Amino acid sequence: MAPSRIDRMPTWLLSRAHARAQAIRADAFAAAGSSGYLSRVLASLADEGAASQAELSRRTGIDPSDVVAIVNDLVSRRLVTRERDPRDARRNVVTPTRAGRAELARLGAVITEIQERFLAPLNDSERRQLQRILTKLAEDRQ
Amino acid sequence: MAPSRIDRMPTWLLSRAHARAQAIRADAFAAAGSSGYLSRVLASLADEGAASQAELSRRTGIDPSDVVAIVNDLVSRRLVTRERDPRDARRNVVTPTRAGRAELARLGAVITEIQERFLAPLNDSERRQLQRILTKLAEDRQ
DNA sequence: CCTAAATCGTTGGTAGCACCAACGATAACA
DNA sequence: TGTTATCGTTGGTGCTACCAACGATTTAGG
Repeated sequence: MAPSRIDRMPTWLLSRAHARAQAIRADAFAAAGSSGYLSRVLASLADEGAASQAELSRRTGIDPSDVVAIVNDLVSRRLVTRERDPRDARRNVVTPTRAGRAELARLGAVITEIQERFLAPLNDSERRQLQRILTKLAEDRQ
Repeated sequence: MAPSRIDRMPTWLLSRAHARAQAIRADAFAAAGSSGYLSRVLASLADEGAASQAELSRRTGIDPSDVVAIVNDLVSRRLVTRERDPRDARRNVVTPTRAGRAELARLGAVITEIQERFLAPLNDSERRQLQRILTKLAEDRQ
């Protein structure tokens, strides 16, 4: 409707789309008592196994200093354990607990619902295109 | 490389893409002494004409309370004027100054460069697809 | 072996963006 | 006229993403 150049700037469009995704996520995760950060780290642990915090940072793209707070939170919820790595005293080994894996299973439905609500305006072909394109755009910062 | 479910979640991919866009934007705008918010409002004023703050909020999707701070900033830089609307004393009329329009022209190059850097990994066809899809995804919150 | 460089976790701080509740002033509507 | 709606504003929250600096520890180079 608005014939502004804003509507043609991909990064602004992306901002808006992200804001919408963010709102949907915040909503769904708040209802489930979690957050995007928490489930991202939890999913990484469940899918790729226990890891040091630095490696979690690399896997998820979350800043190491933020990982500290996230792991604190996960530990206090007893969803992961944090132990000093016997082979490298600099490292903490973060391991999902049984409760952590259960929580992620529970969150799975939430995550699926978030995707569904967010992608609702798109058909299957568009969804595939989006996935392919975003993968390129999300590539590691050079 | 990482075979995690994270890489298949569109909203997470979008997060990462947005973070990358954000970094590029922040970088470019910082060098130009501006910000995404400022240029969004400025562009709206230049493209669609003077407006009340409430209308600026609707045009740009920025919260009215944030528009206050943005207009404060723009006024202090003498890029816009803010005057009480003689026809409706509730409203402020925000009008770009000559300097404001010049500033936007200057920012135009910055904005173009931001898009180019962000879209670099995509070919023309993918860029068109992205634009079309994001437009659907960025639709007004229902 | 010993020193220099790198890595790890942590603290504490910043920033952008998005949003909310509440309020006084003003305008529109019934 | 009285009620409802709109507008600008203040002050606050939350999520995500960063950065600099530090002590502790490990690795790599000479």
